[in-house]
Amino acid sequence: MTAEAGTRLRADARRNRDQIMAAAKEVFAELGPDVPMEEIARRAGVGVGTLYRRFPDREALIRAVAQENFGAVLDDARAATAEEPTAWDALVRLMRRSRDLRLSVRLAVLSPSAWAAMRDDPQIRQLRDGIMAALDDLVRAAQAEGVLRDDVGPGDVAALVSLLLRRVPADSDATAELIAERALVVILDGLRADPGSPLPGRPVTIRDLGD
Amino acid sequence: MTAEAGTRLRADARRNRDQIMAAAKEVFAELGPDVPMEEIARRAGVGVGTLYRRFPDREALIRAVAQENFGAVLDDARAATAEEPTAWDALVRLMRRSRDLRLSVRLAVLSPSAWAAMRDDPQIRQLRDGIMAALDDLVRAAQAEGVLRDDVGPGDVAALVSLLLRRVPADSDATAELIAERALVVILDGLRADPGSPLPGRPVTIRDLGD
Amino acid sequence: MTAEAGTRLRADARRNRDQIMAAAKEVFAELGPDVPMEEIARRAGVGVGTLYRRFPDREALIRAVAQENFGAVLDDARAATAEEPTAWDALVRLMRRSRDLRLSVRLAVLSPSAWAAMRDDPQIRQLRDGIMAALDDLVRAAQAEGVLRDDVGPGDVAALVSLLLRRVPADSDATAELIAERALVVILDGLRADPGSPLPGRPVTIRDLGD
Amino acid sequence: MTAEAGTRLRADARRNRDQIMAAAKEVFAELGPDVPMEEIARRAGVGVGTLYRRFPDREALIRAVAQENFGAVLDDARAATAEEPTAWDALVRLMRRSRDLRLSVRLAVLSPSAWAAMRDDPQIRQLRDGIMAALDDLVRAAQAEGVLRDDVGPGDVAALVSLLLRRVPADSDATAELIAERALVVILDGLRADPGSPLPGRPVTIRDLGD
DNA sequence: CATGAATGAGCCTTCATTCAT
DNA sequence: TATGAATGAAGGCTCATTCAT
Repeated sequence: MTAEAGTRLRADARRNRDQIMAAAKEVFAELGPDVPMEEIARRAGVGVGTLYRRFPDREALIRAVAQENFGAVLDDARAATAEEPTAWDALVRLMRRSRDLRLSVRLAVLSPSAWAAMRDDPQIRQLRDGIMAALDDLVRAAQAEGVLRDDVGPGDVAALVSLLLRRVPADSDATAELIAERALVVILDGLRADPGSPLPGRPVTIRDLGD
Repeated sequence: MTAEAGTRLRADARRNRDQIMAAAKEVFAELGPDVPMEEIARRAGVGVGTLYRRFPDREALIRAVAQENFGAVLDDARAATAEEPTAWDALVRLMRRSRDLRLSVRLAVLSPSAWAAMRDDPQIRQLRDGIMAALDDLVRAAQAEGVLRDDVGPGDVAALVSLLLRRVPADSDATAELIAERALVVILDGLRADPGSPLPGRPVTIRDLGD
Repeated sequence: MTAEAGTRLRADARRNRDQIMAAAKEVFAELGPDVPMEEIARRAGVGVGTLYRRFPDREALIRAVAQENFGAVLDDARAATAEEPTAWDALVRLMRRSRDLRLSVRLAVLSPSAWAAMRDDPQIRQLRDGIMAALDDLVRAAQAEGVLRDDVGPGDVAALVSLLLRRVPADSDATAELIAERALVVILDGLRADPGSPLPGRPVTIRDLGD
Repeated sequence: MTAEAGTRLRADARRNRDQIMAAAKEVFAELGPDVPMEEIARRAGVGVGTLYRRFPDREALIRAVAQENFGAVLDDARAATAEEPTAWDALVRLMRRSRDLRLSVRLAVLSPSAWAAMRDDPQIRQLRDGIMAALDDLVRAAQAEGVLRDDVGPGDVAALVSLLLRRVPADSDATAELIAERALVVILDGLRADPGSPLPGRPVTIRDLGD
């Protein structure tokens, strides 16, 4: 468990909160981060008032969703590191399983204001830092294992992951899944290429990613 | 030359129109497709009324911008095919040079309504079809040349291109450029991998991309 | 009781709704159906938002007002039929008391769009049909009584009523009242004329009034 | 001839002006006095600029139309007085022939601002006064002839005329014509009624009509 | 002088947020 | 505490009027 509101809530309040979060994820993914708050409330089966009692404003809601997603990814990164036999395998699992992060990334891409909200949240920064650190370790280790090409840096990998998180155009969800998976494999082949084509510049670090 | 308003405009009207388009591209890229029309007008140095005289509503403006971008990409795709020595080279150039398409893709990704507007515009569909046809040819030819791996389809390549169009996180535009270029090279290595890892499913066709 | 929103409203919401309706009637009569919504809201002592919560757009408000008015007229037509000793008396009372309809007629006369809104509302059509049916009965009965001249049809009477609903030019409301009443009496004399001058064409039916 | 712009205009300017007036009458009658100026210009086959050169603003255009109409009515009133054998016949002709006035009346009814514009135009006041004077004479004379009932005043007649000018509801223009004509005959019978029912109050004078 | 482009004020409508019930 | 009503600021769009071509 990584990110959650600390204070105990009464059972029904808790349930409301969860319903709101679930509705928000759904709706943000579907309609973007500018959906009317009332729409979120409706899907959660509560009144707007209740929503606002739980989350003082739209930003707070977005932050909460992002926290949950980043937390899940971090948990997964750690689990992968611990459970997979090789760093390369863990890296692959991480890239494949970052599914949850998709929503947050989409939020960020979708609206500058959502992005700002996330960037300025210390909790999220911390989660992000944790993820990046884990990625950093995995990259080094995978290179030491001799599988991952030496000329890429953790920043390169992070960037590729972030690309993979984007929604791809497709005629159905199943096709989208297929396309994403195939793209991942191509990219993994590229990351394994040895000797690959010379990469321009220098390995990209986490710092280069900014924010 | 591929897409433009046919009717002659008075010199000043023409100039205004161009300024509006330029401002729109800028602003859409910067703030998303929901920016106040007034902001676009201001940057173009005209009144809202002028903007609305030229483009009856936001959708029309978005469509116009998308048309220009898709048109530029199609032109480039044809030029690449004609000018590059090999199909593979042309493909690489196309992937690298689709810069202009970025904006449109971003527009599309950014808002469902913008996407709908583009999808329903016959002119844009036609441009898209042209681009896809060119891509299709290049993929086949590059495979015939023995450089591009045989197990990818044009849809796979199109999907990878569309990923590359997304903005990558970076601490500066220069870094973003670097990251994007390095990611491209990694992906190209992946596309050249022979024998690469087995790709799941079947080659993705243009049709699979939907719309 | 003839036309009203069924759903229960909170006491304050109910009050607001009523105030809005009252303000709308006043303002429509005074300034026409194109008055700024804000003006209506102000007179009702509420914010525009409240107005729009209750009536999704101007048309809805116009329809609501029209429904109330037509409903009142229908109620009155039935009451007159039931309470007056003769059909002629009931007819006279109806012509005199259609006061409430005035506003709706004015709305309709004032703007094509308002008219369209009313014409397309099934509830209003039904009320109108009811009024017309009542009028039809009264005309026949009054002719059977031998008071109303035989060569007029219900459509003729309806048309005369509709003329009487218009605002007459006058230097004060009291004078307007006087003028309208005197005009009514003159018209009633004309309707009683026996033998009157030959009327051109044929008796006008309700159907001839169209819509 | 009674009302017209005095200054000589160049032939083409004259033609433009006439086209604009014709278009305005048409459009005002059809769409009301709030039609976009551009619509009027289009129907007149000129640019807005030309329209505004001829009529400084909407009000001026409305006034011009009203002047023409009132002028025509006054001409007709005088002609009727001169040509018809009896005052009663002249009165009937006037009531029937006021067709042209319809538009102006409709304008006035349609919008408070249009009404104000007309009321404040000295030329229009003068025309109106002329018409009223003629009506006054005819009423007196017709009463002297013993045809028109004695208890009505010229104001009563004017009011009845003004009612007849309104558009009646009908399913076609032909029916509207029929209905209007029949209503006129009924009213004329009412005006001839002798002894009619007692009219309330006192005869209405021209002064009572206000403005 | 005619034209139609440009301007900007004004009204419509939506929705984030607050607050009475 | 949950609800949903009320508010008002903000953005879309239209059109009267002005002005450059």
